[in-house]
Amino acid sequence: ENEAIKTKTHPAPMIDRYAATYKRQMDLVGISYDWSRSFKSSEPTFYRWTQWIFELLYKRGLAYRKLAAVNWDPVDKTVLADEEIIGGRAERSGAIVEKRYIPQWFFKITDYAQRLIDDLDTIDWPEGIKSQQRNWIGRSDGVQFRMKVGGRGTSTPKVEEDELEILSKHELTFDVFTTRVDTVFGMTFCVLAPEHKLLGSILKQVDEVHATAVREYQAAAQRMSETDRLATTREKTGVFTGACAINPANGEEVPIWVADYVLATYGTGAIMAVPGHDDRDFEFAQTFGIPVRAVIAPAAGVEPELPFVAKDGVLINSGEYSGMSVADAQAALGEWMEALGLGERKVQYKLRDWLISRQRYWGCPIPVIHGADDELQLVPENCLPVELPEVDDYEPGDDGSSPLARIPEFVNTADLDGRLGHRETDTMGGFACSSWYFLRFCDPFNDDEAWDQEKVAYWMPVDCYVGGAEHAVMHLLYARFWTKVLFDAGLCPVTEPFSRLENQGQVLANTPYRKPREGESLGVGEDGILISFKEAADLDGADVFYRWARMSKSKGNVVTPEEAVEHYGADALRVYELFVAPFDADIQWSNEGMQGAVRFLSRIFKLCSDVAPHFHAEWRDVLPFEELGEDAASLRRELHKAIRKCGEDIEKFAFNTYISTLMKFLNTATELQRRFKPDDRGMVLAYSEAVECLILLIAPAAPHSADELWQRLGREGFTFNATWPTFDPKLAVDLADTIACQVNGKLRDTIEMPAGAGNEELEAAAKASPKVQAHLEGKTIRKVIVVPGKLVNFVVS
RNA sequence: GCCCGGAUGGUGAAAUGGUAGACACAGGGGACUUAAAAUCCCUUGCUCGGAAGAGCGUGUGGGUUCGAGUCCCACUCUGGGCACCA
Repeated sequence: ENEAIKTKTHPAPMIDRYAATYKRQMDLVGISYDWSRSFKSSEPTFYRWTQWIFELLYKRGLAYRKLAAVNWDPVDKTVLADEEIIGGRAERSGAIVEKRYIPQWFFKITDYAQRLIDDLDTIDWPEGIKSQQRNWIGRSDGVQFRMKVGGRGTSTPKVEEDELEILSKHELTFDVFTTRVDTVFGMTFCVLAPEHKLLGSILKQVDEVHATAVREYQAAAQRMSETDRLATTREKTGVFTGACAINPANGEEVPIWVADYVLATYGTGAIMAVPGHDDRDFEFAQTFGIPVRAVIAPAAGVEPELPFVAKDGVLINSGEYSGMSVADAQAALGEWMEALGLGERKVQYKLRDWLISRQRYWGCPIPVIHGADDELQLVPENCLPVELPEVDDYEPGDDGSSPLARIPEFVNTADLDGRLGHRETDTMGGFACSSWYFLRFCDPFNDDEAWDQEKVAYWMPVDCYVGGAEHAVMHLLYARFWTKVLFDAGLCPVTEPFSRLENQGQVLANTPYRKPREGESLGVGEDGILISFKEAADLDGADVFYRWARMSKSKGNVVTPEEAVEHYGADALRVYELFVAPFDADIQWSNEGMQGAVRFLSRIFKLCSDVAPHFHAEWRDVLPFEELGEDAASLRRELHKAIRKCGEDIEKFAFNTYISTLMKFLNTATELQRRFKPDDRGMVLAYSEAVECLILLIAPAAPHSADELWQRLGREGFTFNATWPTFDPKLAVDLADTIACQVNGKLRDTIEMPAGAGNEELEAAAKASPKVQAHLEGKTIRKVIVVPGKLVNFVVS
């Protein structure tokens, strides 16, 4: 979209261009995608069904419109993402960013919060990703209770009594949510978020000095990002409203403050502040001279050091609750508040509803008509898709509306009653399309329905989903949410879309920067200026430094698959990428490493070429081999161990050790090859087996090479149609174990013992070692630890 | 700031609580060659030592254990995410 705006060209041809490049590159390295199922999510044949799912959500009460803030750049006249704002200013235009409230569409993902947490236990995903989702959803159990505004302020030393007004004319109340209701007797103030709805009413009832201060504070808070507001390192800011509220637990009056560390979007947008037992409240109280009161102690009779935030303790200074444990008091106070109708126990989630509206051109139109009486109407299913019209330019309107709003032919339409209505002009963010595309892959060209249920039942769930960890909490959560909704609607047989998840790393390239010259300014968070490799070569080395960075066109550090394949070959590129680092780690691109992969493949070619003239095609029929010499026998053992390890490693995505296993086997095979004699029947058979299996084992990594070698052995067809080798468990073991002999945990010797030797045998053999003896001399053996097949450790003193 | 990862030789890395550095890359030495490339062989964590050997060593500081790269606590640095990049 940004490129479309900049170059004033339609996004669709760009999509085709980029897609063609991806496809060409994947084909080039021999990746076996089933391209026959590919489709474009930007085509009406696809997004028609995205709209259909939107309507499903709407009918199920899971799509709604409400006023929500956007970041507004008054100079560029556009809506900004949080990341495009730095220090309250627009990254591009430098304008001070304003908050604007416009009606926007949301999906009610919060209705599914608990299920999204619970079902994480049923899927095979990296633990880190699961933790991120749990924390993002952020369940907390607590109590929500009502605070009455009123009374005279008595507990705020900075305010003169005559500045306060009595606020009991109309009863104003607000709710607070807390996970620590046990500390309620320690409340010495409360805080409303600057955006809190009640502030307008409160300000009407306080004097002008306080009201003005609050309004100024609200304006300042508008300009800050959420991340900045929550930074605990920042000095706490806030203003006293001039009003007080009543603590329902003890009837005390506490001052109401406004501070930006309380967010309108979480909980109720208001908190009870207990500085004695919360770090942020404590810091705030210190800054503004608010009293701090201890109500929890680590144990009865022990004075707590404030702030004391631990949850194991007992209540003090808490009326009839004093002496109770934190857990008991939480239950008792919750019950008491519920009984009196003051509040209720509640589960609160940090997760917010999913804002789907974009005031953008390049997205799936939201299939809604605003009727003549301004009521919301879904576009009837048989009128879908609402197609994206052609526009002249892709910039948003001056008022922040989508470019679609400028097209009367699109906007003006008959509503369901045949009167003049207008279409919704927001589009859906791209996460909508990616939340169900995996279902469409099951049945990509169905014109009658989004998918055929039988086909979805056949394919789903996705057995293994591979993607970057950066999708941990957004895409992966949205996709799970939609799958559950579709399951509830009886349209999808599974509740989780992706049974197993694997994260892949990225390829980083060494990228030159130079130090800034005097007076030169740098971007935020940067410490150097990106330069070209040519410039780096020309410059004095002292000014230049290199850094591993993601490959990107703008950095000029891209190594394309075309270049790599041109220089080293597709198989070498594949082997290198698999071998160089674990699958989920980032790769630092190196030409030397590529050379190593080339060498490895060449050595496989050499071994296979050497063996080919003697190749015994029917080696399998001669099994079990008789008359095996020692070399042939150990070759077979190494082979069968390698077959086992390769299979295990591929299963668990440990591709780097899969390749190294084959390298190791190749080393063994070439070493033993020195003693290869064509008339040694055992060796001929063992090498025939070894070479044929090696080709099949390397085939997933280097399919082009494997297929060629396969044919040189006289085998038919392609390796991907051949059967993966199986290992003989009796062969895939060592005859002898190397036993580590330790004295007090320090390695003193290693001894070879036949596999399966008993504990006494191992201990005796270890004790017999002269090197061990030297360290046992004059000492008393206190304990002997024997780990069969591994080690013997003498604990002496 | 908050949430989730990561840190091991000159480099990329390996290691169900049990011989740290597998497998590679780079380096050093050698063979082959008129020469170079390629290939092959030997060697390579650090310190002391001629060697045998000894000591040290997995970001830092503590702890658990017969034994810790691995588990626990506290930190440092670094990557990802933080809801309109997708």
